[in-house]
Amino acid sequence: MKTKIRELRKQRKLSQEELAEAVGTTRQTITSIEVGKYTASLPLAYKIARYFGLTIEEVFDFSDLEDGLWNNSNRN
Amino acid sequence: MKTKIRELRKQRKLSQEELAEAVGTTRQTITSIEVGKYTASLPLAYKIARYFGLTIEEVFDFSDLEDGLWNNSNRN
DNA sequence: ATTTTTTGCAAAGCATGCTTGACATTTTTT
DNA sequence: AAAAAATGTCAAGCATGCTTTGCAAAAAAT
Repeated sequence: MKTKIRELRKQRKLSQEELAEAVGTTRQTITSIEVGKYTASLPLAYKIARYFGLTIEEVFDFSDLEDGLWNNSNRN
Repeated sequence: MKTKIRELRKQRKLSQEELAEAVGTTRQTITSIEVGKYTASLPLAYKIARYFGLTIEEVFDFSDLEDGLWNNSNRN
């Protein structure tokens, strides 16, 4: 999952540590998410987005999962 | 975590099973999320929201985690 | 150039999300 | 009323998210 976290963080000149504290998590968690090691949970994604004054969709890039969802083969 | 999933699902007269298939998960997962047994992952939350043509923030209610985030004590 | 801060990474362990299968109860259909 | 479909739940097990400690390398500050 791609994110704009690093970009937003640098714009505001925050360290990973500062962001982590602000959203109630650890530095390693922020690193892992920025680096794509794993995907944030919904609550954490929300806190991060909200911290930057943005929506989840504005911070996280979901283009990797938009497949096969909209081919209409599952509609009634 | 509260959600509007059941509400949206019933509006469109879908069963849990149908929604589950549409978003690539199982009936039990939908039940558990609707009933509040646990919180959806970010990817699943996205797929569900997108299925209904809404944003994550429109489907999931985060009012339970907006605490202590905006008291300015963590700003530079 | 040396020191300090920031970042990447790894392993162990715990917490949470999800699947599968199965059964009981409720709701809808006939 | 009887049959069928939909929902809630439980347990076991696997997958993923997160924390903690600790170390190494890169970047920023002095």
